[in-house]
Amino acid sequence: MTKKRARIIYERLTEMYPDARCTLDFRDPFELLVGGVLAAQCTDERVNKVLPALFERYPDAAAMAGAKPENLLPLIQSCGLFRNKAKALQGSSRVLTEVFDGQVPESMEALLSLPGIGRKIANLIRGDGFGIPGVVVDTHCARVAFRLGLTKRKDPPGIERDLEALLPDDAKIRFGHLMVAHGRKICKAQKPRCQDCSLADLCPKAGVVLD
DNA sequence: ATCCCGAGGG
DNA sequence: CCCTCTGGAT
Repeated sequence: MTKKRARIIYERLTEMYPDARCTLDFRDPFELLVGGVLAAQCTDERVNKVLPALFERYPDAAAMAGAKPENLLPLIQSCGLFRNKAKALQGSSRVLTEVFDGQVPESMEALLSLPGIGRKIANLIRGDGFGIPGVVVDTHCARVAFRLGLTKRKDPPGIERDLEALLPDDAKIRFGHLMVAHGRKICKAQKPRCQDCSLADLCPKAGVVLD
């Protein structure tokens, strides 16, 4: 019964956002790793603007691991949190070269062993980089799922399990992107636009501002 | 002024 | 669990 609800939500979101996709312009696993790191607290549009020059200079993990901060920082500065991000890029690249032969691994455990890579970016790499079915749970996805009553949890791993239990494999990757698109445009954290939401009739939180 | 597609650390 | 890190968009 709840699966049917999830199915309806998936279909309506697809109508609302017919071309929802990963909004990063790159799909190679290492490029997604870099893009995912840079995307924290920053729009993908800005990340997309920065990535070409970054990859031209540091095309792979070996090059990124050896980058001098004085050269790397200016390239990513406009994305904010740049010291943390430089550390994450170099730390993960170093482990990639030293432990994984320069290749981005597919397993969740291996990805989470990379410094600066957490569950959100790991799932992004697995889904859009390797095509492994899974739901990327970021802050948008978590908020929208909670409001819709698709989960009663607040912790991302729990939300991830709840959502994946509700969806067929071929819907999981796209569902994450749909939730993000919806969270950005309509189901916003502060002022959700429930009047403009075609899910309002089946949303327990419609018209309610609080979480 | 205030918020934002995360992760690590206290 | 709460804090911090940062520039850019609104």
